[in-house]
Amino acid sequence: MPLPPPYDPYVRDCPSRRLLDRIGDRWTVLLIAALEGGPQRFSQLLRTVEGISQKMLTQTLRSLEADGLVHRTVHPEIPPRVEYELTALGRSLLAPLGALIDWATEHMGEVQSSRDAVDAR
Amino acid sequence: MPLPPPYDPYVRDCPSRRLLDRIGDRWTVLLIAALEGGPQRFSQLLRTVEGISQKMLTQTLRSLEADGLVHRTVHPEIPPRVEYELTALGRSLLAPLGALIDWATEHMGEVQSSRDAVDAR
DNA sequence: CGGCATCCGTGATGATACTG
DNA sequence: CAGTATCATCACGGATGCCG
Repeated sequence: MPLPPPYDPYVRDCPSRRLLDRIGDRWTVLLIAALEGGPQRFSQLLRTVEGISQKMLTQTLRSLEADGLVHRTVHPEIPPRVEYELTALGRSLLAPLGALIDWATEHMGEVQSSRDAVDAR
Repeated sequence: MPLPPPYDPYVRDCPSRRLLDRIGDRWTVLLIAALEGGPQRFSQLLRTVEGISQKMLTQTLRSLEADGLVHRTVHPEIPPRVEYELTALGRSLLAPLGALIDWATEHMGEVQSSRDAVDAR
């Protein structure tokens, strides 16, 4: 008697569900994109990622670090310097994320039009 | 004097940011995945998408409808029958979403391991 | 410079009950 | 069957102040 496949995409606890729990917040994806070009310092990221607060930057970076997507390097200098860069795992996420970004760039206009038409009523 | 490109991925209001605002919630992606196979009735979706409440199902479907990603068909019968299916636009989102789901299926184990190692401390 | 601690408002989500 | 309405909760994220 066949059991349902363990990771049907629409089931609560599948990997894709968990991934979206992680990257679905306000800043994670923006941060990954900002790190695409190479290592960045904390203060650089604070300026680059428009609108993020210090608190959320710290929190999001810690979370990405815990997930193994970002590596944190502390340079024991004065003043302190801390650099963040994507790990190999983090970089491997850039491709599928890019596919999504491309879709958004191409189609969000249609989505917006549809939404505007509804709002007009 | 060159202005910054209007849609740098890490900027607050780029299309990809807005897309993630939409699909980043708890249910949207699961619902799109559940609709991949074809039209589904409300009560079917309620059973298929494990753990979703009636309220969130309604709300998420309405939102997807407003975005032009899902079409809603009411069959004037008794008892009432309502079917939901992906629009062409909605189906076009399946590919990039699939890429993300594939990444998750392949790599969420590593992410989980990394996270477990951190939690252990 | 690169954080952490605290307080707090708001929106997203869930549970429950009712309806055409 | 396919919703709507109401209430309760809780995590997300912003603001502010302090520290090594």
